[in-house]
Amino acid sequence: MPELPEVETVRAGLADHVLGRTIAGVQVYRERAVRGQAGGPGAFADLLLGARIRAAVRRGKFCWLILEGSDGEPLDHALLAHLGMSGQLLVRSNPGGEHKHLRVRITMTDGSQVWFVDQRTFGYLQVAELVPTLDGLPGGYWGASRSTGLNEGELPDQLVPLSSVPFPVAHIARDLLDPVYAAGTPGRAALRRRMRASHREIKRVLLDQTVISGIGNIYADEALWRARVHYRRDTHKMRGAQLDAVLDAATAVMSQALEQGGTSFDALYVNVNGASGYFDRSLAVYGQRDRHCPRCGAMIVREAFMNRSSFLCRRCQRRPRG
DNA sequence: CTTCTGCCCTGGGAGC
DNA sequence: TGCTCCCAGGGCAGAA
Repeated sequence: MPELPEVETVRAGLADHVLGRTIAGVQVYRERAVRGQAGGPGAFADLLLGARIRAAVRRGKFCWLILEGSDGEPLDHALLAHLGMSGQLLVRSNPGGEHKHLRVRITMTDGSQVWFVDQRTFGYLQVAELVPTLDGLPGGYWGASRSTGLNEGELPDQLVPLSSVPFPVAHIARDLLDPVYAAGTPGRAALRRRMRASHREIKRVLLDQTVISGIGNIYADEALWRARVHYRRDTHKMRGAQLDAVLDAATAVMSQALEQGGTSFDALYVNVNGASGYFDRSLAVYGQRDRHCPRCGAMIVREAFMNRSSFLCRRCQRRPRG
């Protein structure tokens, strides 16, 4: 279940393995895996053929590859990926090869391949037009890359598309690992104000990708448990320090997951090279129904909320009245 | 207008 | 063995 740490792991893997490669072939095995594409899979392939991969960028759970033409000029579209629930991007250096759930195969001129593998096809690829962001801030996180020697925060002038994002990402907020939201910054204060601006339940707000991106069901539950906050707390009634505690907890749990290569439950999620992450062993509440709370020993319970599961410790996380 | 519910996509596992 | 039911999570249409 790829959330921010898993997608960042994929982005970093792509940055290390495919930058500078030129796309020579595109095979779409499942039409549904290319979504929102005017002209369908045919147009998808046409837009990619001959393009060179310039950078791997991420905002929240969206990841995209900046492309340039054979003349070295940046293209005004990018290859966008959303992994959904079970999507993987696998880099394969040997030609051929098969996978039961291989949906799209992209072959480079040197023979290396990027596979989009997705059992449930909730994820998708799309060649999307680059547009300015709604928040007016530069595109996304492009991070460090061993391949290019680019360091985090260095924005090469020629990568103009980094100041824009693919169209489907335009309404997505920056994510919690973004420096603009670091504790103690004006950006963090603005985020708190935004979260408190309406009467909404805290978990609903954490999952709202237009407020803060990158958090999914797993890390929302883990962050709320760490901060001892019930998922139904009304953000408008929460003190700033409590909101900060939740945001700090979410930052911490996702940072730890990122260090370990992302959460994984089974073969559904593996990183860009096919190696599973193992953060699931560190989960305190998510998926831990009927196990003991690591902090107080009470039983972890599962409750239905927003048509999905919420795992919590009812002793540590007291339900609000009313 | 804001907020929230219901439903969709797919495949696999549990239970009968 | 084969059938049905349920579940996963993000996004969106349409309701409240």
